[in-house]
Amino acid sequence: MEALRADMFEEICPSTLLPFRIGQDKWAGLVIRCLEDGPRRFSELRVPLARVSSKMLTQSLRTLERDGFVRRTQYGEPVRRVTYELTELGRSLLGPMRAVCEWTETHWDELLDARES
Amino acid sequence: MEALRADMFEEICPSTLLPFRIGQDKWAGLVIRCLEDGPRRFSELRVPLARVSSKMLTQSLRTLERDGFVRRTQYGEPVRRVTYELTELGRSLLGPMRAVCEWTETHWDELLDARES
DNA sequence: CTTCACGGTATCCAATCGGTAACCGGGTCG
DNA sequence: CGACCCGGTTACCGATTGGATACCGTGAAG
Repeated sequence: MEALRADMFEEICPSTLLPFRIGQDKWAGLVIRCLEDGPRRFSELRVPLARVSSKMLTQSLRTLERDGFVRRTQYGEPVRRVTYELTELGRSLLGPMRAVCEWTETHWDELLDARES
Repeated sequence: MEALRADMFEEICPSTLLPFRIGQDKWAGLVIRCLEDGPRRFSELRVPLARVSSKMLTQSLRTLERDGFVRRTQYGEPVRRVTYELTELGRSLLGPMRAVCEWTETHWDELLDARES
C-alpha cells in the first residue's frame, strides 16, 4: 500500500494503466488522496502534485467542491489563506478507493504484462 | 443493486455523476458488466448497449482486449462468429466494481443534492 | 519602495474523444 | 439473383481535455 501510494505520484504510475479513474478529470483521484490526512492549503497541494499545473489543480478542486467531495474554506477578504478538506461524502470515497488500490496492487504485474504484448 | 444495474444503461445514469470510471473510454465499464454472465457476441452486446455506436463498441472491446480484461474468440475464417468474454483478470475487476456500485447506491442522494446546488 | 508569497486567471493551442453516417466483404436465406 | 445479417471499418467533424505560458491583485516582509 505504502509503495503504491508513493508510486501514484510518479509519472510511471499510470492513471492510464489503472483501469479505475476517480472523478472526471485526470487529477481528482490524487487530489483526494492528498487530502486524506486533513486540510491542506493550495500551495501545500502543489508540492506532492508537482506535475499538475495550477490551472488544472484549481479546476480539479472546483469540480470536487461542486460535487460535494471537498470543502473550500477561505480566510480573509481578500484572500489571505485557503484550505481544502474532504467533506464527509469525500471521506466516504476513501473506502472504495482503497478497494481499488488493493486490486491494483494485487494485479499490477498482470497489468504490465498485458500492456507489453 | 438490481435497480442500479438497470439504471446504468439509461441515459440519466451518469457515468458523469458517478465519481468512478472504469477503463479509459466512456463505455468500458458497461461493456464489462454486460460480459459478467458469460461470453457474448458482438451483436448481443449491441442490444443492451444500444446507445453505443458500433465504432465505439469495437474500440472499447479492442482496448479491453489489449489490456487483458477481455478475450476475443473468432470462429471461422473469414469471420463467421465472434465472442467476447472476461478473462480471469477482467473477472477480478468485478469485486472492486461491486464496491464502487455499493458506494454509489448508498450515496446517490447526496450526489444528486451536491449537483443541484 | 521593492520584492515575494499566495491563490489563483487568461490565453492559446494541439491532441484526443466521441458521435454520425456511409460503407464493406463474405455468407446465408428465400 | 437479391436482400439481409454479421462484425466491423472509414471518413469527417465538433467538442472537450489538458498542457504551456504569462499574468494578476493584495498584503506582508525587508
